[in-house]
Amino acid sequence: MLNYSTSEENYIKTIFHLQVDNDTVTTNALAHELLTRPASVTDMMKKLKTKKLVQYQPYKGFRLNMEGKKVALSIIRRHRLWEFFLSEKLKFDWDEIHDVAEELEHVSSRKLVDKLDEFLGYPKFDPHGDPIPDVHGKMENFQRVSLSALPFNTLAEVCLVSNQSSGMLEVLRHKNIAIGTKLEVKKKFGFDNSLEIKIRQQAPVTISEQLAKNIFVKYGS
Amino acid sequence: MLNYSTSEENYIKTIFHLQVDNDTVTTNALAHELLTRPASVTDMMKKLKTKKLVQYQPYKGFRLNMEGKKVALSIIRRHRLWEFFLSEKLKFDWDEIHDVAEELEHVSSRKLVDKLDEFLGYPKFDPHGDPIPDVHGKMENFQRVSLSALPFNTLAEVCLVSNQSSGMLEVLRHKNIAIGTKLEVKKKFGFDNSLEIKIRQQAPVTISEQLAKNIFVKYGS
DNA sequence: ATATTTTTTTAGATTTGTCTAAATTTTAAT
DNA sequence: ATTAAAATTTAGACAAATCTAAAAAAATAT
Repeated sequence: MLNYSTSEENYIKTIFHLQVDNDTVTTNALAHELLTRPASVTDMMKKLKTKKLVQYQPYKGFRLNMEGKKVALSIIRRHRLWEFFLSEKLKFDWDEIHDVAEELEHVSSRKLVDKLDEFLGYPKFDPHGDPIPDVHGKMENFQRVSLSALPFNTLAEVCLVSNQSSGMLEVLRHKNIAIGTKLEVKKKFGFDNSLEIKIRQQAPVTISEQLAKNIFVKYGS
Repeated sequence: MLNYSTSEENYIKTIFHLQVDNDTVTTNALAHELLTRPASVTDMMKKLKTKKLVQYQPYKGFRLNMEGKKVALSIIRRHRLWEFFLSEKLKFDWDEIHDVAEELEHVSSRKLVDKLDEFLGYPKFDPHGDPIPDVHGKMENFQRVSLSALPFNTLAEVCLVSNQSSGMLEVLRHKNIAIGTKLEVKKKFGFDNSLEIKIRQQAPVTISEQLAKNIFVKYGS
């Protein structure tokens, strides 16, 4: 895999994110996302086309080809590994990690990234719950977040409980929640951040913020 | 402190290194060091002068002013902290860390650097034995390396013994070496990498490679 | 002290990535 | 099916960082 400039990498990564389900990406959408001008996007698309990373016909939009996706995944891998590092090792707050990772992701040493991955213990999800691509670009195709970060009315499945104390297990049993339980969050009570959740064919139950933070669920395509 | 481009930072850092003892740095010397052309150096010096980081009179060479030195120290701080991280945490070999650190040093988030410093335990020397500037730009003014990395005929003082086993202490006592002992390395026997060392007013003694690697000395202005 | 060599600077060009304004193509509306 | 609006591309310009070749200044040698 060749090396690409920071600017090229930002375009590639952003096309990847916009191109969910292989939709064609438009010039305006990309310009808007990158806080730049449509004319600049056109210029860059010509370049990425000659570098054989995108399919592009003037006026017809563009999409990453196989090689482009491979490059995108390696950038996303770097970004999410650095996010994990910043959060887990350097104790950054969630809302501070993105911008720093945005810079670190462009340091392209392959060996650095793979050794960082090893050092971190080959994490599968970053602190936002997004899956981290492995060395080969493979990753889980769902999000994993704590129940307190799950969007409303989104069906999700319990996959992890981070606090294994007997008190925790007791309340889980009482609420009828176990690994594999499918549920969705219906409502949040701002007063104490407790959540009303709905398990299929059961009456809604309320869960404390503390409990919600320790239950991890997976969702998404 | 403002932000500077990668290129500007490389110039600033290199001037700092060339400018030992406040010597004036010449255009050719800097061009040679940065693998660039004298004309490019002149261009950049004009820029750094308008940014008030260097003193510069055409044809008269240049040197960093106070602000320039402050910036240089912060770049060197980042570089050496990353070198320490790469070596200590990611287990890179000594000869692989420089180039990667050269890239990482340009990620300029102040918070990142300070949290990294904390995570690493506020190390005072990088893996090459060079001192790491602290948050305020202060650092030790000597090198600290293992005896096996000490240049020949350089007076140095033992300041640390990394292996505290009784066997180690026994051989040290036998060779008359303790914290504070002043010595220099005279010769290296390539066959087994043993070293001949000279302690003042004593006959030379020979030290095994293994022992030398565990004795750390400080030297330099 | 003058000539020669070396160093440094200037002038003008190049590359990358960006921009604005105008032209072109596509899409939507009547 | 035209026309109007929106999206996209082209043309030409600019800033940063670099380069080569030529000019100017400083250092050195005779």
